[in-house]
Amino acid sequence: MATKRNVTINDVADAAGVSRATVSRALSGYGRINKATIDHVQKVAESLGYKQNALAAALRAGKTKTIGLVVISDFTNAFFDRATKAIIDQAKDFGYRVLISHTDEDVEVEKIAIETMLSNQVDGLILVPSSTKQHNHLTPKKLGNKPVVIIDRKLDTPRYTTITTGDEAAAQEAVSHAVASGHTNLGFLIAVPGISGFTKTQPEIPITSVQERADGFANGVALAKPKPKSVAWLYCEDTEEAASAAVITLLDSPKAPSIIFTSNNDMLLAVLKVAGDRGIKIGQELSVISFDDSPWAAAMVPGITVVARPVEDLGHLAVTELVSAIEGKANQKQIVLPAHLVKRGSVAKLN
Amino acid sequence: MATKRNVTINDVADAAGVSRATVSRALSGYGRINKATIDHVQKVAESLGYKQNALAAALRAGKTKTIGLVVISDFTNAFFDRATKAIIDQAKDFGYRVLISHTDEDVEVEKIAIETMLSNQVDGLILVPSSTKQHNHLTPKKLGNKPVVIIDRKLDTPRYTTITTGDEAAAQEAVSHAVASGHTNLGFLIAVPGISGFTKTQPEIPITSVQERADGFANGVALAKPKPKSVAWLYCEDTEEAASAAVITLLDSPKAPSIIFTSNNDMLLAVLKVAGDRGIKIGQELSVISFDDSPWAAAMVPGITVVARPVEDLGHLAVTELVSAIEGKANQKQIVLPAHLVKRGSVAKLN
DNA sequence: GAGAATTGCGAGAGCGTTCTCGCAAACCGT
DNA sequence: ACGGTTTGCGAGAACGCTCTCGCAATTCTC
Repeated sequence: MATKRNVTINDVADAAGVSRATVSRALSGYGRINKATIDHVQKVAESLGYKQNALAAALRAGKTKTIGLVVISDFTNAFFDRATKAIIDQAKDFGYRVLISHTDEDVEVEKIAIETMLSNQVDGLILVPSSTKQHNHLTPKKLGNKPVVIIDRKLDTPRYTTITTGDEAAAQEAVSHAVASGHTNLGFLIAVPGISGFTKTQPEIPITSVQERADGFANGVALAKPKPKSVAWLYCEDTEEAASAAVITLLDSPKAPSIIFTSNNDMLLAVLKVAGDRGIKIGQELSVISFDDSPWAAAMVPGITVVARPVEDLGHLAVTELVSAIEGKANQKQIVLPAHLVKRGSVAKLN
Repeated sequence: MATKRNVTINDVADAAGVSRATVSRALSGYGRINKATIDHVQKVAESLGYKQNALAAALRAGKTKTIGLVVISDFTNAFFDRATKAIIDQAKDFGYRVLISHTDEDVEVEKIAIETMLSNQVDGLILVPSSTKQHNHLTPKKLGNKPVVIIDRKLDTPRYTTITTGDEAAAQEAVSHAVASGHTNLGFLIAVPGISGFTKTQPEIPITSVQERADGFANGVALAKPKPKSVAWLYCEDTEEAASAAVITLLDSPKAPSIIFTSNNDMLLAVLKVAGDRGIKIGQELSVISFDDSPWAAAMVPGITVVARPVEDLGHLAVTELVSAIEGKANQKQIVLPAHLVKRGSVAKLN
């Protein structure tokens, strides 16, 4: 193996005939130092193949130039893949690295993830809290008094800068669109973490974004004219099996909906799959509107009508706010970015 | 801001009335130490809210328990999202963290990403090299003599443990399946990084996995009986515009293919989109087979026939090999995991 | 019960940096 | 030419931790 010791700043100092301090100044470029010395040291460092030890630097300086990102879901999710990418890219522009952890919607995992981040001395945190209610582990003290930005959902006690999307309005718009297209039998399939199977009565929803979508749907129904003939609500565990079962229940009910609104793409996929199995044509015999756009939703035939959220903007903004909180002082704020409906062929025109 | 100093090991030592060394022993559990002392120290540490500074610990110990993952594409990609997740999860099982960087297939970015990783003292690296030929920056020396595992594609000089999937055989199988289904006019749409637009003659392919897919397709054609009436090859820049243009060219050629094989899902989406625009029915008027499975490909109607690669296995194996290289010594090896064809409705039966 | 082995813990060095401080040399103005 | 300012650099402490070493106290052995 013979892993030779790494080249340190001392080696460079010796080789260049200057002190450690001078090497540090030359390479990090901060104090008073002669231009010629900088060039010389850089040349020597280069030739020795010196690479700064970021750990030591961060330990001494008390800054890691790193932000921690704790999301609930992995990159398999059509929202978090884009958000993560946007955050990483934006952070890079500010000279920051990103430490990523996903919690699978588990508060305990989240707790550990955050502790690991803090142990690694991140300068700030971007969080998607797994529960909006249960967050004793999210006190400023437990977060090391570090700057924090919450995205995608709100805590019930707003303590940190929070950036969300206007899901309620968009959900309402989705219902309006369906009603305007002549749909009168509506079905709603809402994924709710923490429940098992599915239920017709609204359970406690631990996530504001989902709650907002449900509220928006409800608003849309309330304002609809003509009044819908039937409205079916199903609250469902976020698994393939539960979702399929829920869709089947929905389709087999006496008043089967002509359109199903799904609160996320997992639910949408279940609808597509069951419809496919039964030979039900989407956009003709059954309509569907989902949340979060993706290349697949756009490329399908028919294209899926979705609520598109400004995911990249949200990611960029989160980093911008966090970095300014880390570096200068930014005021705490609550930001809501508008989401909008992208109309495609998955909603049949019945009138 | 008043960010109070963090609680350090010294604070715990003082509060517990023992030495720093004892606290370290108690919490990290390594030397000779009394059980009662451990309990006492743990209690004190807990009550002070002490959290180890991972930076300092890693600096001193010379190990970070971190592996660096440098992939070409972000999580928007149906392969890398799953691979990344598998790697993170498996690493966690081994007690390792993962530092992630994506290079957008740019060698310079890759170089910087690796340097950052090394600067952060990762214990080992998992790489998806952006170019199979051009890798002067991937010498053992430049990689800090750290253990390295290459995944998804091979370097032309195999220096490191490499894990790939058997794309060539699977591509061949895909062609066989199409031919057996009665297809005689075949179209191939191969995404090649680094070219612009698209071309009919095979350009240099800087990535072995793509080359293998092309080779496998060619093998399939060579072995096909009856002999295909027409075979069209198109090598295409990996962008939406180029892909759409390529698909249009393919469909408008005198001998339009009845089936298009795409080397990745970006190309597939272009096929779907153009077909959708023209009202061409997939699985009936036009067939398609792509690489890499995804929930979307499975849920579409018809389902897309794909070459499914064992992405999770690949990720898990990569971590396992890397960790054993880091900890004990594992021999360098070349591993090929089998890929297989998942037959769905996107291939019309013409006979 | 005397020597040997074991156990528990503290002292202190060191990991590779950054950064304050102070001092000498160079530069300035009159 | 001489006091004052500026410039360039080195000495050395510090960041928070781990880990070797050595010593005292305890336990073992016959």
